[in-house]
Amino acid sequence: MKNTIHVERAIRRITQADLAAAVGVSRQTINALEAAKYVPSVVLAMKIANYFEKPVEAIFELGEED
Amino acid sequence: MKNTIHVERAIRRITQADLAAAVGVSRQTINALEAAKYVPSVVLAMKIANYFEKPVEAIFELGEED
DNA sequence: CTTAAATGTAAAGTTTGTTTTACATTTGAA
DNA sequence: TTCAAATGTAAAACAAACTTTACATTTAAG
Repeated sequence: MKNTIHVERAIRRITQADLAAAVGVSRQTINALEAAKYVPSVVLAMKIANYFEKPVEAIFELGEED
Repeated sequence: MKNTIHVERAIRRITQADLAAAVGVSRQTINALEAAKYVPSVVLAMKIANYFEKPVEAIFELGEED
């Protein structure tokens, strides 16, 4: 599981804390997601995708591990 | 969080056990998902969406609760 | 250079996803 | 109607998501 949260965030010049607040999780959760430390729930993934106005698949990608 | 797994499965006349095997989870997990007993990980959601050859958003929908 | 904001990280704890086993009920085909 | 396959459900156990607190490091603006 890979994701482009870091990139999307950089494009919009948004802070981890801002995104966290926008989607209703802690800043550490966003930080851990960017570091690919774990896989989010679909709900969180969809909230993040919605926030960036992109489909889930544009931000999250299945890897070999999965 | 709502989903149309039951419908997609009915269309393809696929069994819960078949889908479970195809995406690598237990049959009970599929059953519980159809009953909306819990929210899957994005990985599982994407595997299911891939299996049905549809985008995640076509199968999973955020609800008020989320 | 200094300082504040942003980021990385870590440990402990809570909650929730997922598995396993097991059994009861429904459904559909013979 | 009968029997097997499919589904519903439930409890215990385990794994993984997510929170909170707390601190160290990096980055950027003044």
